[in-house]
Amino acid sequence: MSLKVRLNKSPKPPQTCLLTECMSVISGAWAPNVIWSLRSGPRRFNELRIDIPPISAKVLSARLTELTERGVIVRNVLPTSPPSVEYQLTELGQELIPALDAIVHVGYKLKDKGYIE
Amino acid sequence: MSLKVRLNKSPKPPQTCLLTECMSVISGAWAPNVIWSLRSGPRRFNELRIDIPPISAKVLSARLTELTERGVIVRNVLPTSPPSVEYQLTELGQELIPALDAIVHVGYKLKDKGYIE
DNA sequence: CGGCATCCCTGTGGATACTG
DNA sequence: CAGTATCCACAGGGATGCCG
Repeated sequence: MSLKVRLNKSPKPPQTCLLTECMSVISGAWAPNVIWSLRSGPRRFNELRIDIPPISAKVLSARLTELTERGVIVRNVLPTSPPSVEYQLTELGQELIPALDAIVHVGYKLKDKGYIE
Repeated sequence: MSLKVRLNKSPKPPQTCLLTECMSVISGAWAPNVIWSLRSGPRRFNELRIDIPPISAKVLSARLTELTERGVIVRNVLPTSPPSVEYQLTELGQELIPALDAIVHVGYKLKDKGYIE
């Protein structure tokens, strides 16, 4: 009997270059939208859920945690009676805005020429 | 007996906003790397495989097809004896470079501060 | 309100082999 | 050389439910 160990996953992660690493920050599902929503100021958890229509709480939570760990946003617990939490971009996070802007800029052109949507 | 149709997938795609749409262009695995590799000129299929270390032929092929359909790169078959194919960025594709640049720029800062890698 | 835990399904990508 | 075909593993997300 052959053991036939199928080792599909590459042992080493796919070449952790800077581009790939940083892309991972903004390419989790909805991550760009979260950043985008925060561009104009702090937002609360449920505000974000409404801003970004069909995002599930789980994923929003995951992204917020992740982005927080990456130093892109900060979590701010407000001492109100129904406890509320604010998120906002850090200085570092704000630097992502131009990047997203550039992407959206290209997005317009892609749309114009009918390549997307 | 309940049929219990588990309809996990959202009927409508996740809010096709421009940002999301355009992100999808560059967020397939390796897509940014492909674009990055092409930034300094046309490359051949196998050159790209070497440039982008552990990319599988399948995925490279998939990304190239996809990017071609999206109008970001063009395919160029050269009439050499061992047939070779060149890929290069379109004008539109070149506009993605600044976006990636911006991302890499932030990447450096993230790295500096130890948030990634 | 904010946000885990669970459960399950799909898409995406890797390995390998094969074709023109 | 430049791919395509098949097969499969797995991470990432959606739904739902529960908790402080």
